[in-house]
Amino acid sequence: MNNSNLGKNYIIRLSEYKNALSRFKTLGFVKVFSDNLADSVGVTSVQVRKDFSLFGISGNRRGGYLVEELIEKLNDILGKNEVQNVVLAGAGHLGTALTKYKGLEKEGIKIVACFDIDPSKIDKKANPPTLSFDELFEFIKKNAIKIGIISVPENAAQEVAEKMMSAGVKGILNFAPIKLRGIEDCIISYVNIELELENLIYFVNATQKSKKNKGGVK
Amino acid sequence: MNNSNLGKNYIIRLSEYKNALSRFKTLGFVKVFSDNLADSVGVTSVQVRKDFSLFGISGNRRGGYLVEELIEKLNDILGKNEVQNVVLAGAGHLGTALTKYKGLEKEGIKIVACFDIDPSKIDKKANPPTLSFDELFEFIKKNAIKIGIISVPENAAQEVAEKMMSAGVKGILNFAPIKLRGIEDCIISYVNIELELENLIYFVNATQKSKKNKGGVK
DNA sequence: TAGATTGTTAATCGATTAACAATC
DNA sequence: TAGATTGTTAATCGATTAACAATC
Repeated sequence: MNNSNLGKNYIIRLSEYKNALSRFKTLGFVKVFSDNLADSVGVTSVQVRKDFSLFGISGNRRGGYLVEELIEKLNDILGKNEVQNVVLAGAGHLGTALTKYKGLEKEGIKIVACFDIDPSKIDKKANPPTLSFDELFEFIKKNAIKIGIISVPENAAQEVAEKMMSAGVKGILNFAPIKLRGIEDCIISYVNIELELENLIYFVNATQKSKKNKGGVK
Repeated sequence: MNNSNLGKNYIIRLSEYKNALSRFKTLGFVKVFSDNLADSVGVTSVQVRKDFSLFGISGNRRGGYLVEELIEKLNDILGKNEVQNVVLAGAGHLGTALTKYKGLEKEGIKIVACFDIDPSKIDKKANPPTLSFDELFEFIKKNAIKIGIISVPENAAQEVAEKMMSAGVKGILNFAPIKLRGIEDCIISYVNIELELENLIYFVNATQKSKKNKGGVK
């Protein structure tokens, strides 16, 4: 099953704790308890402490954690001290939305270039520039890019992924609704909005039905 | 912890099987084996059969499954026989990308209206129309909408969610990078692109480092 | 029949949670 | 000290996988 979709959610949770801590800091908090973080992120306080202990983060018994210090440690673990340069393939609606999205840059993730097959979309002066697919391989090599985002149509995704990997990309976030065949040392993650919606719709319908059967609605 | 993010991934997998089957059908397949589906989706064949057995789907020992029949059954389970109408709050870059995205309509999911606070974005004649936030509540009630997508900025997300829920929405897909406080009978799912990227970046860096330490690169 | 595939029961694995000891 | 919180070990839970029986 390769190394696609790692079931290790603690990193995602660490990021969430970090985001919550930023908000706490804005509110003037100096220290927090695991309970505060738990409430904010929607997990239990044991989960929080367990996650921390995994990385040797410790607080003060009875005194919780110092916000500043904790943010520092989390940033360190998450590699937030250096900007991560990524490339994006596919300057369609979604791809464009991603390049315009401020949230990534705020997190130290920078889309340094887009690539598209459509000549009318190419714009070398833009920020980030949109370049031709032909330049993808060279660009990745030259700039030692390790992360690629794929937001091209389903039928082009595999080819793009292969080009990225052959140029040295080690992690791909794929928005195309298809499983990619990867190579040994490249991690492939998926975001599939349709699937999420279908899943949500299923469970909403399921609970609605079970409620009706129980006579919840007349 | 309410009922947010249900850990029941079998529905997502059923959708993936269904998508794979459509491709198989296009290729002229009449029957498939659990192994074919497994390869296509990236799971094991046992997983496929286990998932099917969960819903009483059975094939022919030695003969696999009939593609047509299987698609039929999956569509039935997934509620694909009727169009699902959803509303979308936040006509920013991401929201707009979603309304323009063909993949949803193909799956029987229809965004029937967008809502935005910015008057300059309002366009009642568009398809889907973009309406004022003031009309959100009424629209949901009148059209008995059960599903809402939130792609507004972080600080507006909670308020929008509450308005949706009070109007009768039972499922929310939230793109804002913040945990929403929901009510008992509403399911809240999350798509957080930053988090996915941060997670990916972490594991890429982690494996790169461990490789270096093992002398994988000189 | 022999071989391949399905379907299910039992075992395993990993992640979460409960219980509790440590200590500020 | 008493009370609250952290940190960890053990128990639980759920999901995946292995093993194998059923059967086409």
